Amino acid sequence: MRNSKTGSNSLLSSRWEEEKYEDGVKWKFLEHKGPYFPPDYTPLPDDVNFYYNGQKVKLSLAAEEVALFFAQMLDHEYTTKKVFRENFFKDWREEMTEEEQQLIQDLDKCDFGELHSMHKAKVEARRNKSKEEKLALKEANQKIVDEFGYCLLDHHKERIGNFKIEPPGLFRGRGEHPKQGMLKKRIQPEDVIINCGASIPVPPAGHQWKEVRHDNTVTWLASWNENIQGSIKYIMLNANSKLKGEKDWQKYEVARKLKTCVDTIREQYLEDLKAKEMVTRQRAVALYFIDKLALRAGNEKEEGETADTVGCCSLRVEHITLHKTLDGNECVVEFDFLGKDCIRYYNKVPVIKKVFKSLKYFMKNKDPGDNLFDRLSTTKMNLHLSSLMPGLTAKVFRTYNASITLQEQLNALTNKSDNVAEKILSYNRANRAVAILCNHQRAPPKTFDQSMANLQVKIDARKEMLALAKTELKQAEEEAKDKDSTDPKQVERKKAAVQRCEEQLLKMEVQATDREENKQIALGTSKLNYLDPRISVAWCKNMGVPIEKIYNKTHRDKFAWAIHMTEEDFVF
DNA sequence: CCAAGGACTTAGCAGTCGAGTG
DNA sequence: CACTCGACTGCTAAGTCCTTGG
Repeated sequence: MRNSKTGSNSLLSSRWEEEKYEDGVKWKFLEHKGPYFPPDYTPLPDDVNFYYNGQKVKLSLAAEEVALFFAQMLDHEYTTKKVFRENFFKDWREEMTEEEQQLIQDLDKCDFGELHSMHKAKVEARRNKSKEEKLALKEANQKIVDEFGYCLLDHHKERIGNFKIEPPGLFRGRGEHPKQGMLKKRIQPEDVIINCGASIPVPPAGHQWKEVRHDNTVTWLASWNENIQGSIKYIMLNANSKLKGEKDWQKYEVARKLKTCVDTIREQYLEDLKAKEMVTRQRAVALYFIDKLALRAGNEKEEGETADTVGCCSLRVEHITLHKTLDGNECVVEFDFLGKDCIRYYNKVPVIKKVFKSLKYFMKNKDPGDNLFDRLSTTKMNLHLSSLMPGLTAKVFRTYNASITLQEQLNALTNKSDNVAEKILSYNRANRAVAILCNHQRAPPKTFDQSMANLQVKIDARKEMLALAKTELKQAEEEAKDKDSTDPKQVERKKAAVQRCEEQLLKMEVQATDREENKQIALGTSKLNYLDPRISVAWCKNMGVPIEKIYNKTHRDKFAWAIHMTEEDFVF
């Protein structure tokens, strides 16, 4: 079933260089096993009971399953939140029989203790499994991956990214999500749309697919409707697939194209700051932020459906504070808002006068809750951007600025004469600069303070050792002066000891700094999504750093296209 | 023009793994 | 050998941006 176009062209050296299909067509042949469904619910054993108002109650299967979802989360802070509890209770009651609904009216009177204990015991038991049992479990999992985890797309066997249907449970949104605690329902084959070529996957016994389609203009293999937001979930290919790789490459090529016209675009929006028309002026300021601060576009969101987060175009007056002067700078804008995933963006940025004045003007006579850019939308912004350069959208600026920053930082920080460890440290520093620009944060690791303290103890111990080594060296030197009968190599040995100690101390101190600087910064997201991998590959080649030091297996698979094609003279 | 739907990328977290260390 | 701690993987939520339809 090979496509005659690509299949016949045996001169092409690799899969990355195969010819493209006509407009919009993503594949000609697609075969897969359908998604993997989570196991059915196992009812509680007889000795594990739910109690309502102190009384033992045998719940119906459906109600029991949902009760267990809640019981499993009892250690989590979620279950103490009012919104979470209310949403859960409402959805739980809908799973109850009429009789149960009649009886169970107050969540506070529910006792999930035995369910909770059972769950904890199960987790514990899993942890304590013997090596053999763990191996058997692993093998069983591998079998599932082997069977469901791959598909055949055109002439390649490809890994599927998420071949498992998401199991039911209680929805956990990020931040103050209005829907937290709602029941995420179990998905049946009857809910699933299959997308494939001629050969149709067999549904689980006794079931049918909701629909089977053969749409080769999309890349997904299966989809279903999710009941919390009413959106569609997809089963798609892994990032290491040809389809995803090509898309990724394309993304960076668009960003590189921006490099060739970014100066003109910047001139243009600086000019637009003077515009009489409100839309134009707001657009200019917003673009200034998108470019300078790598803010996201900021689509409008439906109120009450999601947590209250914003991006550039959806900023409200309350999210910025203007300071005529601050910390010795003029015209400072103080940003404070929640962005994607409720990650706080806090920054104090000196801006040019025209931007500052425009902001003041946009804010005049507005309430804190009003939109800062009331005439602007992401659609308008992107329409404008695409007129400046084909394929240009707001997020291209993030990709462009991230990649160019990495390249500049690598050039500034690394020397060919450094050793590999130093070079890697510099790479991480460059990576960190990007992560800071893109505001990629993480929760400080739970054990952070402890592990920092541990490291400090080690450093202190090493310092003492160093002091001791130095004293011993002096002693040896004295002795060497006094009597020429002593071991002549003693001084050399002591010197070496001091040096070794100093090196180890330095290494630890560097590690401490590195860890401290990285406390709240997540490097992974930019590495995976924003940094043109060809920059890193070329840098590795130039610096003689093995690519494995920068990219792990997953990275190398995903960026196979870049590793394959990049020469050391590549410039973003 | 807008709103809704659809497809795809980007995001942080939790749990597990495995290398390094005492 | 046990322990620790960072690395990695899987998961799925939350964005972006395009298309569709009125």
